Amino acid sequence: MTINKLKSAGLKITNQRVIVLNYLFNTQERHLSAEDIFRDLRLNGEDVGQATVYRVLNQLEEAGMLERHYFDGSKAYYELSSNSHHDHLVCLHCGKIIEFFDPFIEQRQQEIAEQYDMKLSHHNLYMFGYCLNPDCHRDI
Amino acid sequence: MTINKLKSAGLKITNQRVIVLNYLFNTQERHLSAEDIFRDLRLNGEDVGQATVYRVLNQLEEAGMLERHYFDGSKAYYELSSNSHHDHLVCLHCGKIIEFFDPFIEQRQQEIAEQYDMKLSHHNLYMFGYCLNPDCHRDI
DNA sequence: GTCGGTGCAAATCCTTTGCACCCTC
DNA sequence: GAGGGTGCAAAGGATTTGCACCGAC
Repeated sequence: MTINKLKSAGLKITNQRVIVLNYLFNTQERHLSAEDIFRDLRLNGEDVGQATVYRVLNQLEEAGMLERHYFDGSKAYYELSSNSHHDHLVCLHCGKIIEFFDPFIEQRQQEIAEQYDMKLSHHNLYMFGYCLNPDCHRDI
Repeated sequence: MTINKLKSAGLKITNQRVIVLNYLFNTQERHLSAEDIFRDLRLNGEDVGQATVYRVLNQLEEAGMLERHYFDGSKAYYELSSNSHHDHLVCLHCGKIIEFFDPFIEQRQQEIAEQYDMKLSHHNLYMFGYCLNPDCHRDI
């Protein structure tokens, strides 16, 4: 439950934190920008400031509850951490995001890191293309 | 040669474009931010404006001569396109960037894209960790 | 000579921060 | 009651843009 998650992260239980976290747990969209979240919360009549949304997202990310992604570099997108790591396929036309996990790729990455004497911390694999939607599935 | 590259990209030959492109061809660093490039050019006494550096980098990227990377999301880094695709290993401590290519990972990506009916355009794989430098090679 | 290229400063976008006030513990 | 949390507006960093001038073709 939201409150326990906050507690175990060592964060004070404040209305705003509960509101943001509940929203993330209940929304359909898994990948949202700070702006998306702030806008939606306001539309829902929630009483949260923009700065607070940014602050809470940073705290949840530091606490490991959220992951931050820069698909295109312009702005950050957040998703609830799942217990299983995954990578992303992004449709360049409609923006749809598919999550996938491939054990072979994961293992190769580990081997490559070892080969270069690097101790791996994390990685981001973003694949961009056009999805099966007829509007999207075309030659670039 | 720089001028021919510009011509074949359909870009007018201007001093500023030649300066930026020459700089990129001659520098040791393969991954540079717009700020890095602007600063170095000015230090070299070159007569280029900041806006022009940004514009030229965008044009060279659109022309396929440069690749833009957002390793951490804060700002863009540019590298001259090589004829061979590669991915990146980044040291979180010293910032060193290792380029690598792994045919196995490339192929798996293709297979995964097909599995999700996506027509792949490009991808970015960024691996982050700590390099073999004693200062860097530690547990996080 | 034309039309795109440039420099400067202002504008924009996303995000962070300073500060006075508020609320959790 | 203390110390962190919040909202607002202002500041910040990276990048783009408007506009008058300049230069390549």
